Amino acid sequence: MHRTPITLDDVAARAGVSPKTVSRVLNNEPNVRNTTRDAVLAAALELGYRPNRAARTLAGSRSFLIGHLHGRADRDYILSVNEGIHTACFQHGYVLLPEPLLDYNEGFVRRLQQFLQTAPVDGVVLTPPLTDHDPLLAFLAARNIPIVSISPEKVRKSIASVYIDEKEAAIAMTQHLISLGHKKIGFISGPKDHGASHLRTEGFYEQILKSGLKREACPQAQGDFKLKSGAIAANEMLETHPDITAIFAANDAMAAGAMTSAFKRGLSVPEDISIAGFDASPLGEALWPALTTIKQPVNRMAMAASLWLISGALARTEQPLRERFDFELLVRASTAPSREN
Amino acid sequence: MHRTPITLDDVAARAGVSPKTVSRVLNNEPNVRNTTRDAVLAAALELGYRPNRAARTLAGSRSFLIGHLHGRADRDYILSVNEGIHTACFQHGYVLLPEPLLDYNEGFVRRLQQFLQTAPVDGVVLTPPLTDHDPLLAFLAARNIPIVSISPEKVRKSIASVYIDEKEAAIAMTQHLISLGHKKIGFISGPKDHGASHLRTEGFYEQILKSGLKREACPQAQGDFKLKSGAIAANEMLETHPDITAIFAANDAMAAGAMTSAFKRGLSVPEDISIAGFDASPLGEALWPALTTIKQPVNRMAMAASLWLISGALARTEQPLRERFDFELLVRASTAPSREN
DNA sequence: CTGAAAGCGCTTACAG
DNA sequence: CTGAAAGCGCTTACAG
Repeated sequence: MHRTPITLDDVAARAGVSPKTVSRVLNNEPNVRNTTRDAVLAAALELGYRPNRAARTLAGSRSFLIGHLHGRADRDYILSVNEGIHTACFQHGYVLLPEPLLDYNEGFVRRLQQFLQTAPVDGVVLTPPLTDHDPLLAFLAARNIPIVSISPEKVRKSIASVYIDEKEAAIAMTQHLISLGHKKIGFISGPKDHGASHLRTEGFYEQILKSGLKREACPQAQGDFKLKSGAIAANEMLETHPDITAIFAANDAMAAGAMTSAFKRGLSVPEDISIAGFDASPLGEALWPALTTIKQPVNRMAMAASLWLISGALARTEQPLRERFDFELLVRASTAPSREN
Repeated sequence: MHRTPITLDDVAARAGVSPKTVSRVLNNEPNVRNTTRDAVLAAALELGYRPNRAARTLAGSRSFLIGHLHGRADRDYILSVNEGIHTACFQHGYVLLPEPLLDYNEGFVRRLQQFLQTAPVDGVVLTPPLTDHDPLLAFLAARNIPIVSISPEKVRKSIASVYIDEKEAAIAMTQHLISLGHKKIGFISGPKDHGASHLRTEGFYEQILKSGLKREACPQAQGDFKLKSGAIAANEMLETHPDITAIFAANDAMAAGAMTSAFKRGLSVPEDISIAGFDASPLGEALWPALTTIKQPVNRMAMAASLWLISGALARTEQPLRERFDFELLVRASTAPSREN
């Protein structure tokens, strides 16, 4: 497995210093003369030295492991987050450990305990819905495990997080539709208990009213983020409000369902009706026409979250770290000027 | 992080034996008296002992790490494989490391080298398309890294693999459609260079001929496994062969595309036309009507693959391990008796 | 069948 | 600013 097992001692010998000094340089500790530091770095580079993670873990207090605890979420989303964390870890000699925590009740404690025992992570990234699982947060806090949440539903004073402004994003999409001349727009909302879904709904109606459109002309239907619920919601909506010229769904899957219903009713997209989603899922990209949607920089958000963990920034600050990321309005083929124009 | 850092020495003291004996028991080594073994096991259990992975790795020759090298494949598939490997690892104190290898050319060597240096895995699970990436296989073989491939396109004499009989699965689906009275069935095949796609096509036409149906009545169109290609293929097919009553696509995404085209043409599914897919993707389940498809036991296949790695079965045998898994025909709402019946 | 000694490759105190 | 010693918790030879 190891071709040339170069150790820290080899580097020390090569650089003409003690092992301890090499260790200092590698860990960016202070109190090393610059010339010494350079000599060590040069020696390490020449030898192609790579620190042994197991040895560092055993001797020290870090494991160089970052966990991603996730529940039952969109699988593409989970994988995207994994990729972002992985990128950050890879660059810093850390390793990503994805850990599904599907039992939200009793089982999660035993499972988490076993996970932490075989893999004592230096920190965890949390994604919804685990970002808002109070017993889990308490469990981690009790063990002093650093946490960064991605897009938590509720803001918690003590937990670092990265997020986008969901409401502003919904407003941007609504404005996009309005600027295309749409005046009667249906909205398909997500699950009631989903915080982001709430904010999206809020943003939609806020912009509708702000633009002087009539609220009654813009029906709302409730979905559950799944494709089928979007199809059903759109179908009912087109039945009761046949004059709507656009539908905005709170996620891509429901938008895809809405598209299906439009097709079934003989409507063309976007000629007869514009359809917009939210989340920039691969599904929305694969659709035909491709879905206009909102894109979160999931990768960059996940990278930022894990970098806080890796750099120890989290441990250093008193006030909880928090960073807002910009969303992106992806205008694709599923939205076009209103047929009423 | 550690609440009660119970060590092997603690267990030894409690059981009244030497640390070496505890080590023997934990590693299932021979030459331990049964009473001794039981005493050690009891002591370990009472103390809630968990071996320290870092220490075992540093002292021994195992890392307790299993890698999943994957390329650009269906993301749901990747995640399902991860889950299967994770389950097996979790039960045996191993850890899963997913490693995306997206650069199939020069870059993969450097990347893989860095990966193996920070994470010297005890073995890797390969999924398509990496299962058939010769330079990668050579690289791994040169370093004596145990490999298990899941559904490789080509069977390689020296590499262990798990798979399903793709051709038989296609035959089963074809027979399902024929038994519903369909006599004119279109087939949408996958990418030319995809081995499994070939086998599915082969199975389809073999069963068509075997059942006495006319080959000319069963058009074939080429897709690329993406939704849009299925939509285009189906659209052309319905143009040139308006009398077909069923479409069988070589994967779910293309079947979803075909469904879209059917809707756009005012056809009902399954009343006017039956549509079948392959792979049991979440997309196919979400569709409305839900897609009849072929399900591979991806989870079990991934578990089996990683267990070979974990148990060391791979190192012990001379002849390459190989196991065929049974597929499942999932009859859902998208297929029904032919309208010609 | 069992154990005492040495060592894996680092970091932690501690000393200077 | 730098280093010598001890130790992290296991497994590897080796001995008996």
